[in-house]
Amino acid sequence: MPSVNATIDGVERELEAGTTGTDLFADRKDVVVMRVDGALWDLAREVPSGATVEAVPVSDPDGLMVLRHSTAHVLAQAVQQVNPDAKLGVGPPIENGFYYDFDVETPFTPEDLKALEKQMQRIVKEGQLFVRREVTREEALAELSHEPYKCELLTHDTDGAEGASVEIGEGDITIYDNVRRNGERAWGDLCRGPHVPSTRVLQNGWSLMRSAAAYWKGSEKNPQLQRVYGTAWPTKEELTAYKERLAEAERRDHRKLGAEMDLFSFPDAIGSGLAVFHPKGGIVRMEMEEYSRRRHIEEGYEFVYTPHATKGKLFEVSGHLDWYKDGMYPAMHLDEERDADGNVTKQGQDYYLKPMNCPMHNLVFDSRGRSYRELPLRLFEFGTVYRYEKSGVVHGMTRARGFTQDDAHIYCTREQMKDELTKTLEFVLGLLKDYGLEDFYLELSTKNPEKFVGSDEVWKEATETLREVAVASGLELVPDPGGAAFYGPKISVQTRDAIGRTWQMSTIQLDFNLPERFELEYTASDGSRQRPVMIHRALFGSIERFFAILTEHYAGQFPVWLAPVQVRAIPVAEPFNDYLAEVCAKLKAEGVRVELDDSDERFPKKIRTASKEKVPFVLIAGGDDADAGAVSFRYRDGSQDNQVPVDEAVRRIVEAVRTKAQV
RNA sequence: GCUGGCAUGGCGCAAUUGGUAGCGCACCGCUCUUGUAAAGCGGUGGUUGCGGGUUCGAGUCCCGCUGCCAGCUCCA
Repeated sequence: MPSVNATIDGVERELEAGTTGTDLFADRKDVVVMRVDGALWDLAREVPSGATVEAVPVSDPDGLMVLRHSTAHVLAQAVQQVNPDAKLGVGPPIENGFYYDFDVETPFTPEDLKALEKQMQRIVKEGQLFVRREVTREEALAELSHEPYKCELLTHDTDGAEGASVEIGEGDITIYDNVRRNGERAWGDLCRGPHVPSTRVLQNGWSLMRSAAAYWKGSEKNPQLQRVYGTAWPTKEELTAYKERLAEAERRDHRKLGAEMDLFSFPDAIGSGLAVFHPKGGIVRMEMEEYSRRRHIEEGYEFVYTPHATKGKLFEVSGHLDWYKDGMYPAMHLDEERDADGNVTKQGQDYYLKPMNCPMHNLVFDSRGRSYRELPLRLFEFGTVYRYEKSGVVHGMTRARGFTQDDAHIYCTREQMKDELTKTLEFVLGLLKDYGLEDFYLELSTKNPEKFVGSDEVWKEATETLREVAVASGLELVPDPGGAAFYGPKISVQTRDAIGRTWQMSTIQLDFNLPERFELEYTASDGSRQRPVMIHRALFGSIERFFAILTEHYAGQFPVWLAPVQVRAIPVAEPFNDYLAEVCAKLKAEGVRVELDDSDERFPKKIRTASKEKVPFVLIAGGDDADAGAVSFRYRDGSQDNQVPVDEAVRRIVEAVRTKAQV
C-alpha cells in the first residue's frame, strides 16, 4: 500500500495514499474544512504528499466564513427550486452572515423569505454533500449558458465585482454540486469553494434577515439585482445571541432614544437631515461643547466664527466647486436686476451654503501678514456646514445635511509639523476619553494614485510623519491604502463603543494643497516668505454625530455631567416636599441640574417616571430621612444608598459631576 | 439618486370584502397620598403626511409629491 508523508496539526505522519481530510478528522465533528499549505480545502480532498495540514473548526474565523458561504449556496438552491427562472449573481460570506444576489422578475417579499427558509430547512435536513468538480472555462461556459451573470464572471475581468473572487478566484475553475444521499445531483453552482462537507452542518444556526436591491458588480450603471441577506452561526445559541445583539442595538438607537428622552427631532417642515435640539438635548450638547471649548483654550487654540454662506468665488478658489459640487446645496442666485423686457441690467452673484469651514479659516489667516512667531496658529470653530447628501443616505444624526463640526485648522511650518501632529493626536485621544470612550485604534489613509495633487516627496514626507506619529501612540494601526483625500494623507481615530461597534471618530489630515490655492504665506525669521502647512482636524467629526454615538454608547444613561437632569428629588409623600425643596436649593447653588417632583402622583409612579427618564441620581426623603437630616439615593440600576446626610449627599453629587463619573 | 417597504392624536398601536376612526401611555381636571417601575374616576385632543383621482361612499383602491425605514451607491 503506497503511503505519503504529511504534517497534520503539527505532527508529521505517514498516511495511506488517498487519505482525505474527512478520514483525518473523522472524530472531530467541529472541523468543517482543512488548511493545506495555507489554503483552505474541502475535507473530501486527498492530502497530497509533503503537505502541511491543519484542521479548521467552525469556530475559526475561516471556518465560520466557509459555513456562511455554504449557507449562501443553500439559499441559492432554495431560490432556484422555488423559482427556476431566477438567475444567479454572487453570494459571498460577509461579517455576521452572507448574501446572495438574484435576478428575478419580482422582488422578494417577507413571505417569500419565510418560504425560502422552509425550503432551505429541507435542504439542510437532506444532508446534501458539497462535491467539488474541476472544469475548464469552456466546460463551465457550456454548463452555465443559462446563467448570464456567471458567464460574465467567467469571461470578463472581475474588477469591482464585490464577492466575485468567491465564484472563481485564482487558479482552477470549479463547480460545486450539491448531491443528495442517494447520489442524485440536486443543484450546482460555479464556485471556488471550499465548502462544509454537508448541508447538515448548518443545523439551525442560520436565518434569512432581509432583502434589498443591489447593483450588479456594485455599480450604479449596472442592472439591479435582488439581494437576500442572511446570518449563519455554528449553533442555534450563537444565532440567538447575535439576534439579541441586534435587538440591543435597536434599543440603543439614538433616533429612538432621542424621541423618547425628548432630546431632538427632525421636523418634516424643516426638511430631511436637519435636526432641532429640544431643551433636554440642548443641555447635553451645551455641556459637550463647553468642555471641548475649555480644553481647546488650554491647548492653545484660538476661536473664530465664520458665516454659513458665501459667494461662489471662495469655493472656486478652494476647488470645492470643481470637485464637490454634487455634495453642495445648489446656488442662491442673488442681486440680479432686469429691465421691463427681462434683460439683465445688473449681473447677479451665486451664493452657496458652506460644506466645509477651511476656506473661511484660510481667509482669517490671510487677513493680515503673518509671522513665523505666530505659528503654529490654531484656529477653532464650532462651524455649521451644509452638505446636500443624497436622499437615501440621510440617517438620523449620524448622517445629516446640516451639522456642526468641531473644526480646527492648524497652520505651521514644515519643521513644526511632526510635533504638532503628535500633540494633536494626544489631545484628541485624551479628550475622547474624557467623554467616556476607551477603546481606540488608528487608520492611516494613504495616497490614492488616481486622485492626488502635490509632489511625491511631499506626500512621502507627510505620510511618513503621520505614520511615525501613529506608531508612537502605541495604538493598533490599520493601513487604508488609497483612502486619503486628494490633498493629503490622514490619520483617523476609530473607536469601539459599549456593544463593540466601531465608529470613525476624529480625523487628522495634512494638507499641502489649500495653502497653495489660497497662496497663504508667513514671513520667516530670515525675512523670506514661506508657505505654511495646514492640518485639518476634527475630534467629534460632527457634534450631532458624536451626540448620537454617545447616546448609543451609553444607551441614554449619560454620565452625570452630561445628563439633562442630574438629580430628581422625590418625596415619599406630600409632607416632605418642603424638606426636599431645601435639599434641591443647596444642589442648585452648586450648579447641579435638579428637579423636585412635587406633582400629585403617588410615590411609586414618581420612581417609575424618573427611572424611565434615566435620571442618574434619584433622591428620596420620607420620615426616616427627614428625622436624620438625610436623603436616600436610588440609582438607575435600582440599587439604593439610604439615609446619607444632606451635606454628604450634595458633596457626592458635586463630585460625580466634577469627575465626569458614571453612576 | 436607485430598489423595496412604510406613513392613523405628542408616543406606541387597532380599524372585517371600501360603509359612523378606536385603545394604551402622555396631557388636563377631580378624589386620594408616609418608602422604591403604573392609585381611581372623568376629560381634551385626529378633515388618517400633502395634493389629485376612482366611487353613492376612501384610513382602506389608483396617480403624483413629501418624509421615514432597510439595503445599494456615495460620504470632501
